[in-house]
Amino acid sequence: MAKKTLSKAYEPQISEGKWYQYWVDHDFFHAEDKSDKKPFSIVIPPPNVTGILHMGHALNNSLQDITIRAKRMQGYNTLWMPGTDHAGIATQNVVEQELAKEGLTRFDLGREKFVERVWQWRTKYGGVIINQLKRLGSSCDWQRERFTMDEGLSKAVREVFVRLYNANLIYQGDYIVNWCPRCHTAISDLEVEYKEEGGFLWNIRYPYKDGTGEIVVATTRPETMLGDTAVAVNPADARYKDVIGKDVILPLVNRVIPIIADDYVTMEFGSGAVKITPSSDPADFAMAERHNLEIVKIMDGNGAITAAGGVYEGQDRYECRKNVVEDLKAGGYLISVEPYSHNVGKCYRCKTDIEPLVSRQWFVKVQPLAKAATAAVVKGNTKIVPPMWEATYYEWMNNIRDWCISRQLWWGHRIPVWYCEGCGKVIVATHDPDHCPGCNGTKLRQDEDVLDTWFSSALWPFSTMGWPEQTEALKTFYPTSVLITAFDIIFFWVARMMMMGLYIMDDVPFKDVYIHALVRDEKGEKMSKSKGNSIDPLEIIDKFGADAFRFTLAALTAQGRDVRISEERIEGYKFFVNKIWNATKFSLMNLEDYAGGAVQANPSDESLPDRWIKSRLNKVIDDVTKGIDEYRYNDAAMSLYQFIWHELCDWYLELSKPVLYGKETPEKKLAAQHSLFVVLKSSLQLLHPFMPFVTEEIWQTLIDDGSSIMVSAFPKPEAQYEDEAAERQMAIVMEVITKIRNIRAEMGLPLAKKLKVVVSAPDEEMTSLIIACKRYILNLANVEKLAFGEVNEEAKNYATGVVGSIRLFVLLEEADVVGEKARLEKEMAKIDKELAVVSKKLENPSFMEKAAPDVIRKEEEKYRQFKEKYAALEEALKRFGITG
RNA sequence: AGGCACGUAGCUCAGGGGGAGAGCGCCAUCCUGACGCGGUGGAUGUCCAGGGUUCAAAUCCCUGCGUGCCUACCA
Repeated sequence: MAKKTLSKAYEPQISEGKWYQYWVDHDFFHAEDKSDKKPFSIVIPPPNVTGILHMGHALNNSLQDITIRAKRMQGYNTLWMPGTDHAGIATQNVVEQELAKEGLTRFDLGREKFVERVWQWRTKYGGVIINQLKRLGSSCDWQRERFTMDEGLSKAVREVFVRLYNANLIYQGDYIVNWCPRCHTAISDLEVEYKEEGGFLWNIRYPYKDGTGEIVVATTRPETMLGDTAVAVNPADARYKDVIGKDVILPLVNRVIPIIADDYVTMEFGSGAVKITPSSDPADFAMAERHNLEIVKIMDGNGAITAAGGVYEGQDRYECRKNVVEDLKAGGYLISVEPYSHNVGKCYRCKTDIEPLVSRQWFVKVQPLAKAATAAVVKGNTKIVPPMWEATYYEWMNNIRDWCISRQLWWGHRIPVWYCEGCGKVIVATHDPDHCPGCNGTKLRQDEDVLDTWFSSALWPFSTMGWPEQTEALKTFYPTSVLITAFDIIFFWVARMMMMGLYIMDDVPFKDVYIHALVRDEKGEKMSKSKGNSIDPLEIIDKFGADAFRFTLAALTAQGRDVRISEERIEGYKFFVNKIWNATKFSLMNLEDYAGGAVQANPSDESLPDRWIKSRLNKVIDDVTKGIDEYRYNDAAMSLYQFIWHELCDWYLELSKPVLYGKETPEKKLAAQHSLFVVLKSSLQLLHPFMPFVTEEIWQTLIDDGSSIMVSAFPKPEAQYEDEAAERQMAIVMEVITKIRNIRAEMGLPLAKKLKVVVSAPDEEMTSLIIACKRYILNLANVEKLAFGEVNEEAKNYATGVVGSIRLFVLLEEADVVGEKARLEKEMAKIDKELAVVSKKLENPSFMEKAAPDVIRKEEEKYRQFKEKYAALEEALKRFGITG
């Protein structure tokens, strides 16, 4: 190799942009629709166009990129499909706020102009999060980037709507829905967040019409009484047996309403009687359906009282509450008020109190779809990892309610339904009709509503690939290999993609679903801007580099757990990046005269460390490959960390220094260089999915043949590297070295002092191993003389160490009887404890009878070794005139 | 109210029926020709509590306590 060097330290700011551009320029991210390679595909959970990258995105996309980069290197035709969703409410809100600054509302612009304005906003700001994903290193196929409002995806939306409608799986009707009075739209059940709030429980008397008394009801929302159309009691409630069917007079309104019986009513709560407001409460609405009750709509889209509310008309719901309470009090109807804590639904977008409201909306009938989606997971066509989330998925699928898909917004996919003004016919079509197929009239009016954003997101796995066209991409990449996402959108997205994929494509959208953790701060709290505890991923990248950041996320992601992240932790992995950098720098210095893989070293020139490190490499390749395949990213990351830092750097490089410095034969040096090169190169490749930038930077210097690490072949375990004997022998040598270092430290011998050591090995095999590895012991334990034999029984100036059946005697400057005695006794006490545990087992007849034979053998071997070690230490102690 | 998860070294967490692990921190030590963003050595644990299953439990089961999350129409 020619003389090559790396700069003093790795500089992420310089490398990251450079190599990302290089990859893009070389089209490495691009997947071919047709290829001989096996396909591997992932669709990105599309972030909102309004979004900016947060920790959750960073984790999610790091894991996807690790998987996709590994698979790409493993020779798959890999597609990572990127894009964003149009985020109906959020985006509309953003643009409305922008307009507000100009003193305008969307109504001033009108629908068409407003939508145009949103598109302008999207063009200008919609790419922000995409660019942030690039900063992370995401290797998405950007040529295929999609947006849920794209022409193609919009076509898919219409097509699906029409199909579902024709299959009677979409219907329109007047039902109670969650209404956000601020966003002015219906939202789905999932988009309501419940928060416990302190409120009051008002107890109100409703007099019987016949004047014979009264019934008491309790409510947390007194204003809704304006819309009451019944009072309900439990049919089994003896207290009210006789009043069922009686009428009461609704106070303030003076409407006559019946007392009905329904199982829904809890006898134990309050008075056991409950007021029924079908227009303002989902449960009451359901009861109204059961009992054919009148529905009096008392609230409008602004949360204000309608004309049906009589004198309260026009009042805001909370203003009205105050007035109603006062009037009830004045009329003598209010019995009591007690503080009461209850759940209040909030709009997940703007946190405004949700108002359950009866209105005309579109719904998807989900039961039939959910059935298939459940079955697919039961059958294992889609595997959820970790399996614990299956329960959550089933639970929701089994209790699913129809999905309200219409939104009273302007930004989104307009519902493909037209009404003929002539004959009133409802036309549902994929293409805008120009005349009514019923009466031929041309006065058609399209439905004003748009679809829930999640409706288009649910189609993402196939709409992004060109459906409804039967594209090559679909044939190659659907179903996708895996969906990687966080648990908080299992219901919103995963479940709905399953339903739509199965219905439309007749196949699951993904073979695996990997559910990862949520990122929290050091204290375990969910990060949020309002709490001020959020860490900006871009700041982290600027500060520590994308590689350190990605590696941290991977290393902390244990399956199913939360990830608590702190800068301290990231810094630790930045040090790891630095370690890799310096190990390479060292390697380059010692590979100057090495011809790469061109010259094969003679196996007989390989040292024990050479054989050992390659055998270890094999294990790490296996760990990393399996770790990524099984979504145990943390195991893969930790295995690499341990191997590179503690085995490669701490041991192998140290052991190889003399050979590399030319202190042995050129043949042996070549063998060491070869091992070093192979292990370093493979390590970089294994690291690449986790740390794409630094590994490319190093590759370009180390390999320097115009190739890129990101499309190099991912390492596979090599049979010829497998060497159990080398691993076993190295373990002994390493332990001998560690033991001598340990004695040095414990006996307070200065590090600079070269030691004299006598080794007593029990047999030929051990003796020759120690002889063969003598130079390693001399170097790494700083020993100047290593002799074989025994020490004199009276010699009190030796410290004794035992490694397996090998005994080590370290010559002390002068007899340190006290220090050595203490040291030996401490170690013996430790062994004694172990020995007690083992012998207790071996003396237990039940154990000997019932335990597995290999366990018994193992325990016996343990016993033998402890005993041997103990005896050796005891003997050493005897030299000091004391017996253990 | 139900469901799920978690409780392991000072901190953050892996592991998971047969010898308690990592990173950080801590203590001591070393400026050895890649790295002080480094090297070497060390200390520390009733593996939440109680019961059960088992030859063997930190690990499996039950109960309790604590923590977090999800779901839910008791007004």
